[in-house]
Parts: sequence; structure tokens; C-alpha cells
Amino acid sequence: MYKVKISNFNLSTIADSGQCFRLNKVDEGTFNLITKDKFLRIKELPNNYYLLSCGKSEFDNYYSFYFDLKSNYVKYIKICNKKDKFLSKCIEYGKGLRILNQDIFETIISFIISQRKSIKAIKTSIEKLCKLSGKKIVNKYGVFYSFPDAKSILKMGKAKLKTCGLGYRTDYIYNFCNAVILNKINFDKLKNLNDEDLLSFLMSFKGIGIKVASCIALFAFHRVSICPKDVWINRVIQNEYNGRIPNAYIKYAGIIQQYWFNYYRLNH
DNA sequence: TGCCAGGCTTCAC
DNA sequence: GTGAAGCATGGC
Repeated sequence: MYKVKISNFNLSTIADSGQCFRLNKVDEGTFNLITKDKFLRIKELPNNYYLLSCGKSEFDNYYSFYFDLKSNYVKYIKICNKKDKFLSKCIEYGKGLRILNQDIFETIISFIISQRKSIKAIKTSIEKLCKLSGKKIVNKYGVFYSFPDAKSILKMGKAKLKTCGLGYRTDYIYNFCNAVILNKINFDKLKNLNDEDLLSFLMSFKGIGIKVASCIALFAFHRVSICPKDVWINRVIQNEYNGRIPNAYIKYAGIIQQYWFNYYRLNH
């Protein structure tokens, strides 16, 4: 167990933000997080303290980066034009938001699943996938399942994979996993690509278009200028900004859109 | 119960 | 290059 103080951090907001799908509230102030094959229990304590089920070294080496705790969100928030009442409202509403650094493979599969699904439905599909092909994790908090790797997903076969409620996305996922094994894709090397090349690489796979590629680039590669445009963000841009993102926001458009998304999705 | 969801591919034009 | 049709399924 490790107790640590974290400022500008709100687990409920992050859990509802649609960037990760396995951070779940189990009780008021208590959350479970499964990333890849790791389980974490987090409990909120008074005065911005948190009790984590991991040790200090795991926190320093993994979760501090995962939750993007080294970034200064006050700096990001300052970009907001004070006259922009809409964004100010979104930022106030989304206080404690973080753009996570998630596992690349897990993020790719999760966002292929995400297309034309509600967040609730995405979570259901992902849990089924993990239960059918992930590794069992048993601890004092319960029974959980790791996020499977490409090999485990392929081993299931298409028919079983489809029972995760994937519909026409089944082939996309199956083919991507096949490519991972056959082409021996080195995910770490992708980190060296510039934004444009990274998006092109991701979009070379069937089932990954500009929106899904942008989500992957932002939520797994931390490309904070890339702005995924889904139905909600398009509505915001149309209804609040006359169809165009203000120039001042372009550098951190990925972060700005996350505040927009959180607010707009839950208030319209 | 019909409509919508963190869209993409395919096919006209 | 742009626009529209078709797509599987869960959740509300």
C-alpha cells in the first residue's frame, strides 16, 4: 500500500472521460483500475491524499506516468481565453482531468471497438473480451481479467471473438492482431514517429480511421495537439465555435477537446 | 421501440 | 476529392 498526495486529480472525471474503459468506481471514493495485466485499487482520502494498493516504486515507475502526474495542467488551463465562457465552464466542470498514458496495444483494440458504440457498450465489450481471453487476476478485491495480447485474441478464433458484441469490428480486430504477430510490430518504435506518420501508420489498418487513430495518438502516445473529432466534438465546434477550432487552441487541442467532451456529453 | 453511439469502408459521381 | 449508403449490436 502506498499513500500519496495528488493535486489536480479527479478519478470520477477521468473514469467518465471516455479515454479509458477499465477504471471503475466500486464505491464512493473507491476505484478499481486494470491496465494491461496490472490491477490497482485506489481510495480517495481527505485533503487530496490517495491510498493505492501498489508500492511506492510501482507508483513512481508506472502509475505516475500512466496518470500523467508530472504534467502541469494549470499551464494547459491558462491557454483558455478568459472570454471563452464555454471552455471556462468545461474546464471548471472537468477539474482534475488527466490525459492518460495508456498501453498502446490495449488502446488500439479498445478504440477499434469504440466506433459507433456508446461508452457503456464499449466497456461491456471490452470486459467480455478480457474475460474470454485475458489472464485471471485473483486478489483480495475480487476476480479480474487482464487485457489480452494479440496472440491470446487470435487463439480465441473469430467466432468466439464475435461473442464479445463486436459486430462488424470483429474482422478489424482479428486482422490487426494478425498483423501484430506476422509483422512483429514494435510498438515502442512507433513513439519515434512524428504525428503525421503515426496517424498514417495507424490508419493503414482496416477499421482505423482518422477519429480512432487520433484517440490512439492522444491517449497512448500523448500527442496533445491531436484532436479526435467524434459526434460530440463536432457538435461543440459547430454550436460553440462557428465550425472552427480557435487558433490559440491548436497546440493543445487534444487536451482542450477532452474538457469539451466531458462537459458536453454529460450536459446535453 | 426506435434512435443513437468517442466511425469506417465502399462505391458513385 | 466529396458524399451517401451500409454496417452489427448494446443501451436508453
